[in-house]
Amino acid sequence: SDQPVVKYEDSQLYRIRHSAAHVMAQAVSELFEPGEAKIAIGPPIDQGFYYDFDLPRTLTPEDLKAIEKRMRQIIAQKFPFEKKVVSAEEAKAMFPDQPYKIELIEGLEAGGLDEYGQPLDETPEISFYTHDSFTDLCRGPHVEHTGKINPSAIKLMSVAGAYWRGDENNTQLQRIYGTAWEKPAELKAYLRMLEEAKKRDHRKLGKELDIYTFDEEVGPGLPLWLPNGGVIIEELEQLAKKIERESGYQQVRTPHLTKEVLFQRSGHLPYYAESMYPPMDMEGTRYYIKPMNCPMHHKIFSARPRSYRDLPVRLAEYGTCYRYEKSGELFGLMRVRSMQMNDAHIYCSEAQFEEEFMAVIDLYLKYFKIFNIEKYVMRLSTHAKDGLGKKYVDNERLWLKTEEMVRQAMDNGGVPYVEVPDEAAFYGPKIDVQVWSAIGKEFTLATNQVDFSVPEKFDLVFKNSQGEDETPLCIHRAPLSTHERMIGFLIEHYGGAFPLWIAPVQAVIVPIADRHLAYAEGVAEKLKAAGLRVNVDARGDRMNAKIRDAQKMKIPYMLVVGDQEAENGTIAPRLRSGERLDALSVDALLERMAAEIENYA
RNA sequence: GCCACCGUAGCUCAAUGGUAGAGCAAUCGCUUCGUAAGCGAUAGGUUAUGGGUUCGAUUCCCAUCGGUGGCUCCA
Repeated sequence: SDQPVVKYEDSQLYRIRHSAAHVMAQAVSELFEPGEAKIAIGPPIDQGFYYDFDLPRTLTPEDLKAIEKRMRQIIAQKFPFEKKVVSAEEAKAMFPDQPYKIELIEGLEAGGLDEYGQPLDETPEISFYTHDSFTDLCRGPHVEHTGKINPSAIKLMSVAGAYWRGDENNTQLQRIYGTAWEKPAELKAYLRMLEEAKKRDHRKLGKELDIYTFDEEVGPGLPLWLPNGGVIIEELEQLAKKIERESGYQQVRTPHLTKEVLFQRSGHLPYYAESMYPPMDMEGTRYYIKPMNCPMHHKIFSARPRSYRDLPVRLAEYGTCYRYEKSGELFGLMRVRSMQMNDAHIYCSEAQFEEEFMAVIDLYLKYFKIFNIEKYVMRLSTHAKDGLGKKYVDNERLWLKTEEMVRQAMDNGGVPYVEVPDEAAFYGPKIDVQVWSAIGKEFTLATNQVDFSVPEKFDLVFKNSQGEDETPLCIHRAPLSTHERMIGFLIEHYGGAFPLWIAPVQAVIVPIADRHLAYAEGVAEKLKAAGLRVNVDARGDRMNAKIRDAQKMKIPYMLVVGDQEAENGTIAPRLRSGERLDALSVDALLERMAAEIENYA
């Protein structure tokens, strides 16, 4: 643990992966006539590397096998990696058949754009790395020779489409993903980890645990919540509403439909129309299904005159929204088209901003403690100057001001965050909570957004203490995300083993033989009367089978009742950990379960 | 939306250019059992949908729908 921390970019693993990418590019190029394969970029990434190609035909899985085989041959020959620094002119002359390389060189020449088209601090030197017959424009670093790549610790994973420079208006290239490690055992461990992650995937567990389903005739991205999912939703809403009540929120309800004019006023239409279901025409008026609740809440704020004495006004709603996410963007419960948001809008004065904003951050932390969520990053998402007037409201002064307000609030509160430009909402900066799905995709779970723009468009005002009209700031917040994403996340977070308070079925009673059924039903009635979610497994199967099924459904308590229990008025609990407790009276069990629920354990 | 791959019973999977089979689940019997699968029987499929090639298609081709891995985009 006292080992010096080597930055990934400086590590041997990074060099290995970077070198493997070059070796792969050589192997791919050799599949085609000279100059036919256009090579783009091929960097190391978190778990491996990729390389992007523009090829005369699409690559097949068989190609991948052949490429991998050829890579091992190249590795075996221990070709040294040799670096050469050249001028831009020389560099361009080296790549007559490689338009992507020419574009990269011109970027470097013109004042420093890196391979992703992002500006560099200084004009970099232009260098090549050559091994065997393959030369690539490259900053390095590499291993000394190809033999330093362990041929048993590399694997090509998949072919995917990827746009040149990440822009969907550009050519789509073929990207080959590979993974590379120092030792074969590390590759094996990585592949095993991927398998384990798949078992935790909410799409698999959600089906196994009967939480939700999709139906082709309902439509993609439109989940149907099964009874078990219904329970989880109900528990989440009760928690949210209780905490919001304690935190000074008022619950409101708003329609799912609204006239077009509302979204014209809010300014959402130009920014958001692509993600909205198309309008419907009724008696000459266009209506939209709402993709967000904010404009409705603004209308509730302005439904009566407001005084500074009323502020902050906190309006909360589990609002149902529909967004037309493009088909390829859907992902289980994490990215859907129908969703219920743990939404609220806080209207406050500038003086109240910091306290209100940080109260939301405190809410995040409170929920994270309840759910025992530790792996997340808070991200301050700010604007980008070149997006002003396009992606972002065109008022740089207010962007800079509100971003600084958020920084100040977070710093004063001592809450760590990372700052990432060009991730803001169109109306202001925000603190997003970033989490990762089982298979490693990053998602925004919770969000806390400043809005310095839309209240004005809605003519929202309150009378300040001088009797003048003043426009409030608006904070948009969703600490519990949407039901869909939150539950998708929680399924994976708990691996399906939900804590007792939110577990869809909290206990299954396992009668050993039919003669214990009546006693089992009696116990169940008592537990149900105490508000617990309990089933009796009355099937004619042996208890072993009942235990197995309950175990697979990750039910917290399996309550075995046989002759002894029926005689003594007890139950014999087994936990899903496999632990067996001493026989308890029903009252003692109730006490134990109540305490566990109380503690959100 | 784009690129690639995939689609067989509720679930997990098998098989084949000559109209499909297993295990689990379900149903019905038998069994009444002490902590992860008792035994048997029955039922369940226009092989996602629609075209095409063929004497014949579930298998080959095309389109559509849906899913998966990425890209783009996002709570």
